[in-house]
Amino acid sequence: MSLDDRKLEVLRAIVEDYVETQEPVGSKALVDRHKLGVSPATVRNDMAVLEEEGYIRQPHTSAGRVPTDAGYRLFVDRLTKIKPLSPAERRAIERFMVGAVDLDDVVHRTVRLLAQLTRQVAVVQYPSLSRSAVRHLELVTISTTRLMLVMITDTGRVEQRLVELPAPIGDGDVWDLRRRVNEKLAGQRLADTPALVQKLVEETDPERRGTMTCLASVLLETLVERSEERLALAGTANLTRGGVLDFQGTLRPVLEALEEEVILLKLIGDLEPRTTRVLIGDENQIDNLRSASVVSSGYGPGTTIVGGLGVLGPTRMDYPGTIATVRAVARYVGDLLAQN
Amino acid sequence: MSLDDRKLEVLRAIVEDYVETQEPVGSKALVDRHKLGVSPATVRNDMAVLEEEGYIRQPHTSAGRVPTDAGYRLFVDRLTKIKPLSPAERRAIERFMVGAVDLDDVVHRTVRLLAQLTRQVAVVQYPSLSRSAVRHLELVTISTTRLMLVMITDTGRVEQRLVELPAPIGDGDVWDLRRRVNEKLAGQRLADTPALVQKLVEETDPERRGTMTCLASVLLETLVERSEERLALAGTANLTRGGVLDFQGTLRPVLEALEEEVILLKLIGDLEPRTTRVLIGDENQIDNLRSASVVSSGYGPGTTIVGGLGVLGPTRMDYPGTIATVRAVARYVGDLLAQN
DNA sequence: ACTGGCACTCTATTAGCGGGAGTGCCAGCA
DNA sequence: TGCTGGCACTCCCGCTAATAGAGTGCCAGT
Repeated sequence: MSLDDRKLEVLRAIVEDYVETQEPVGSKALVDRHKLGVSPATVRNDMAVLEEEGYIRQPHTSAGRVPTDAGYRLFVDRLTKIKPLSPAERRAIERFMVGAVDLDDVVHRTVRLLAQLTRQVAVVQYPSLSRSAVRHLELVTISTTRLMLVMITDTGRVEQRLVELPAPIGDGDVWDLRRRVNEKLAGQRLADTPALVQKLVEETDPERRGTMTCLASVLLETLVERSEERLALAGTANLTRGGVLDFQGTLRPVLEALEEEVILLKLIGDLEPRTTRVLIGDENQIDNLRSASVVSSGYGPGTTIVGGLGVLGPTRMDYPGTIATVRAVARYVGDLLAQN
Repeated sequence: MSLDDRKLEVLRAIVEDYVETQEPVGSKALVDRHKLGVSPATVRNDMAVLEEEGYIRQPHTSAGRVPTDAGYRLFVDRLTKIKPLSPAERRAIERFMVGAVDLDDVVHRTVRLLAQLTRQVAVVQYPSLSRSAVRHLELVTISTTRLMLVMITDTGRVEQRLVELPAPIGDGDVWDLRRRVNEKLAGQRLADTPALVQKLVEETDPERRGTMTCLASVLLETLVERSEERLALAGTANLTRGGVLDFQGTLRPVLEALEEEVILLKLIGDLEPRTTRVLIGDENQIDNLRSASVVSSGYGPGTTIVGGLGVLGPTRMDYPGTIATVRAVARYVGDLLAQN
């Protein structure tokens, strides 16, 4: 048996009510609150079917119904009406973000903004190095055998690394190094640099080869291997809303997962441009986050993506609202980046 | 009536047992577990006195005793035997920290290490800008009217800011600016720089005054006003150990407090060199952290302090162990910094 | 000054008992 | 065929009462 329109309507009503009240919803309450135009008994029949199909379930016999992950999925995929942001929210974004002075500032403001608007845990990934281009490389002399390598990318990220040299180096050599490195690498996407760095070493005259090799290895590490993705997190206190009812009794596993950068990156990574992804319950493949959902979106200037951001909350969350907010914030940040 | 030795011994026993079991401790259990050499009845009398004096209390009539904040305070001040780190812990520190590549790395490793060793929430402050000295200032041309200012300090911090110029600038001018700024500021403590920056502007010839003024204001902001203290946090999941029994039922206020940088800075700031500070219960003056204690210590090369670090946990915590760990880690990080 | 004994207090646990919400099913009706 | 009202049934939740147990305070005795 397929699901006719009314059954879908019933599912939507169940999701909406449950999200709001946090309590299993019964047939009587449903017809009272929504104008379904049918009697509770009819709704009960529909519910039986929805349960059969796996979209809702009863916590125990003779309790109301609760949506399953599959139910939320269906709700998100087919029943969500796009909910435009309220003017108040638009203004909040504006007010919150205006005056950001640098990348760190932008990221921090964004993550707090997201947490505040959605009242959930927010995660923002710094613009990914691998998707950025080198704007400038700077070498600063620390001592005769130590340089500091500073890389500035077009997305505003600044990475620094210490380089230990095999032999002392003079100022002139540093000049030369700096010039050559910049000539070769400035403007290049980081993904394209390894080959160029290799060439750089080969083109170096033998007497300076040692120094260059050293620098090159640090460069590679900084540019590619390390490719360390940075993250900002905010709003963990929001996990405690709704008692400890969500997250089956303990926040522990969730908090643990939130401490693992690798996990967070997985949650908000690999996004399609211009879309907002929703991972419901164990769709995220992470045991600790069985009862959590993640709404995430890529951001970047134009239609490119340089990083991801998103929020995490209980599966029982306000999907339409959250999706709208995440999307709006992602777009805003992208535009902000485009201005630089 | 003053407290004789045995009463202090009883207090110590109560604290130790309570910390371990998380349950109010009674007179019978005390004499069983500790060789006090007296009967439960005697211990009861001592307890009555200790309660009178405010060092312990009963959750309810006819329950065992629990230490009060004052009790913990006395315990920490007079009863704590210095507990040396186990070789395993020493090795853990070594193993954890070796191979750190830059400041970010050091800070992140440190905070995770602390969280892991103490099994509590750890906080590490980045070396404070105001206590650092300028090593080098770099100006990178972004466009003809935009420079990026990069400051590198002797503690390894790298700060960057965008400078919007009032008029286009040529490469030669950038060279000149860079040279003059470095001549004036390199090697100076950040605290001493504002006057120097002022002088720098005054010494500039009129036609370049506008540009320099612009740069100077950003400099001041970066060097002093912003003086943004950065923090790293780890181990929030440890808050859930011991159920939600600590922290009177909800983690909410604690998690909220942990999100406020200002609060965290207050907790681990203003430290004396070479000491470890313990704030018990509401000694920390923060409502949300009534039932939390903070053990913190300053770190830096030698006996100087460039930043603070510490851990936060329930008032019912293992003070001797925590103090020893925090102190050891602080010293280790200080030594690490001294090497650069 | 310490000890054993004893009565007392209070909590935590368990069991028992409606009240109530919600269901599934069925027979009747459009 | 699909919807409805009625009805018996199930199970949770909250309440009360009863009990066991831990721990205390006090007192008289050594």
